[in-house]
Amino acid sequence: MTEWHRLKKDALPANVTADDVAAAANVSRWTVNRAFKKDASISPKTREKVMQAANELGYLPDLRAAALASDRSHLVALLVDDFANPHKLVMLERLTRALRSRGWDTLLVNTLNRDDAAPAIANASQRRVDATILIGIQFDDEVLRAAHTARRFKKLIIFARTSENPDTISIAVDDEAATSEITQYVMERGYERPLYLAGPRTVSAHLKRKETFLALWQKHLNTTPESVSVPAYDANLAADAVTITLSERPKAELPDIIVCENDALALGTIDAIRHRLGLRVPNDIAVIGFDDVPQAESPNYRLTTYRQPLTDMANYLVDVLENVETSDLDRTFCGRLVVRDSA
Amino acid sequence: MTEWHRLKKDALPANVTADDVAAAANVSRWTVNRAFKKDASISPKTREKVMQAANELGYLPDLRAAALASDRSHLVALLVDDFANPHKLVMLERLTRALRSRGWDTLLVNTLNRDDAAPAIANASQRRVDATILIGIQFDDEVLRAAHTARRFKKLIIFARTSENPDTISIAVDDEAATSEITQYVMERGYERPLYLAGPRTVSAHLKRKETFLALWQKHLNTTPESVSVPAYDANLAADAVTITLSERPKAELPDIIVCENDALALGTIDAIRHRLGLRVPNDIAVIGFDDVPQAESPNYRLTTYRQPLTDMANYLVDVLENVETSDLDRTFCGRLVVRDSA
DNA sequence: AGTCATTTTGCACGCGCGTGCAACAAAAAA
DNA sequence: TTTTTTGTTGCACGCGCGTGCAAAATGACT
Repeated sequence: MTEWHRLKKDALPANVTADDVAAAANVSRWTVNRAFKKDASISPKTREKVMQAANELGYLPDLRAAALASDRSHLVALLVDDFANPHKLVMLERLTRALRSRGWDTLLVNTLNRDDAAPAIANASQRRVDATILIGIQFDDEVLRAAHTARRFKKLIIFARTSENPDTISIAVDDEAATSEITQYVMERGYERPLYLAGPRTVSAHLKRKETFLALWQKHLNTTPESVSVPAYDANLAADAVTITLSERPKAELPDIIVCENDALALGTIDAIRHRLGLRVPNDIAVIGFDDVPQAESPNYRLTTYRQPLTDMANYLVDVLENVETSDLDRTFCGRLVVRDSA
Repeated sequence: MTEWHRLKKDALPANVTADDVAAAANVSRWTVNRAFKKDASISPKTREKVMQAANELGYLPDLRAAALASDRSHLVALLVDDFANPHKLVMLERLTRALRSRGWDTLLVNTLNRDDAAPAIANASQRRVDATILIGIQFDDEVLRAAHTARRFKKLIIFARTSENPDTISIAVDDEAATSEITQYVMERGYERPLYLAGPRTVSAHLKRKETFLALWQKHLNTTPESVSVPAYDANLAADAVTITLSERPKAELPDIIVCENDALALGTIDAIRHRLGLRVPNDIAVIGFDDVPQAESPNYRLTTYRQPLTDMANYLVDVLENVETSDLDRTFCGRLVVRDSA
């Protein structure tokens, strides 16, 4: 505590600029900024001298001024419109870590209220972000349009979701390949009456999981499985939907597996099966998810699910940011099925 | 899709400045910026004229330049070092919403790796954030010191956690009052052998929950309850700790209630009681939490817990940001006990 | 029409750094 | 030593807006 006050009192003036450092180190201001710039043309001796003076004065370059002068902010806006899915927390962690480790900062923009989306995007563009990232949200055309028409718009990246929109860069797992792997697993394990539990359908960038699953099942077994949609990726809503759909149903007509569009739905489904329908997982009804959230490996879920390579995807995202090109940057990744006990 | 391309093609030049608008509206550049500034001295007619020209040109003020010139960025850094607790997602949502609704933007800084903390804080200070907010994290003295010595440091706010540090503003629930309410409830319901499950102990800003609970119990019943600490607020770690602590114990010596420092621990505890110890909640062992995360009301937890008034706290935080004062801004809030079925 | 109080508008200067080129110094080749 | 090559440093100008004050315009009141 005493140390605190010492530090506070000793604190150097807050407004140290490159000029001050330049004076102290006997060089020009430009040399000072060079010292802080990687790969700049400066001799090691001078850099050393400058850095020492900078340390003594407590100088660090002002990123606002740098952004203004260079027109590159090294800042991205991350739009999130869904805070109910714990997987978002994992994504935030991975993305912020990958970005920060390579010099990028993240503006977190809450677009949970659809009305907030357009103003929030406009605001981000006023900060002159170098890119706008939409993470796996249920954004619609309106949001995309707002993002696109915003001033100084540079890159619009859709993360963990595919979009066929040509003005957009999407970085996601290959839904068709993933769903195909899941479907094959379900068939091999001998499940016969699947129920597909999907999230909300969006226009601009929906997941191709449900369609792929239904199509594959139709193709191989010539029947179309039942499917149910939930208006949000929320475990409680999923539990409600499962309960309503199945509670009055005779045991013989129950599905033997519920394939969920993601883990949030899958976890709610397991809860409903156990606590509202009074059945067992996987014995009575199996469940399979998508994402591999941390809870999936909890001993009382042991959820079989598909894991996305989030770290790779996040790193690729930074590659995209640092790339000057604008086209053909879309890319899909492959994850893997993590088999546990729920299916 | 066609509309997209139209928009893209019609897009106005990205570098519209106030000068362009000024020329179009036949006023000076300063008048243009006045039109965008609330409470500025400008006549309604002129403002109208300017705004119309601005709309046509698609002009919005550049916040980088504004921040540089005014030395106020309306930007805060939000430091998070714990992405395992779903409650963080709720906090992020509440904070970003409150901030944005009043014109503030949020820089999300991941300090999960302790080594990243100091550089990340330095970086935020290079962006000249108006405040640094630590949200309920296990930050230690080192992080506080880094935040404090950073250049251009303005306000350091500790959210949802109390700190006795004088250079810090803390906005949190009153842990003592809350724990007192919880303790009273536990006693009234006739529980006799509580086990307190705590998270990691930190030096700078720890929760006063455990100490208060133990002290109150000691005071009223003259016995000190057993307590266990977990190295992180992680449901799986809590489940492990509970299992290790209780699995070999004769039934008569088991606690009749486990009081948890927060919901992340409580949820893990319930899982462990049910699935690893094979006991029932609350019949064999009751559980009580803290935070009221969304999952707490899920039908298969029905967790009795203490809800923090996050929205009020977030709004107060913005009040603090907009306040010029620096001292005596600390404040504690009162939440309420949400009684469900787990205790 | 003239005076004065009150808005409303214009402007010089500064915020701190990047860009690109010119000037300079140092090391390499002649 | 002189010339060339390479490496290093300095600088004019601009990025877009805020601050504070002075000039101009407006309106109220004789």
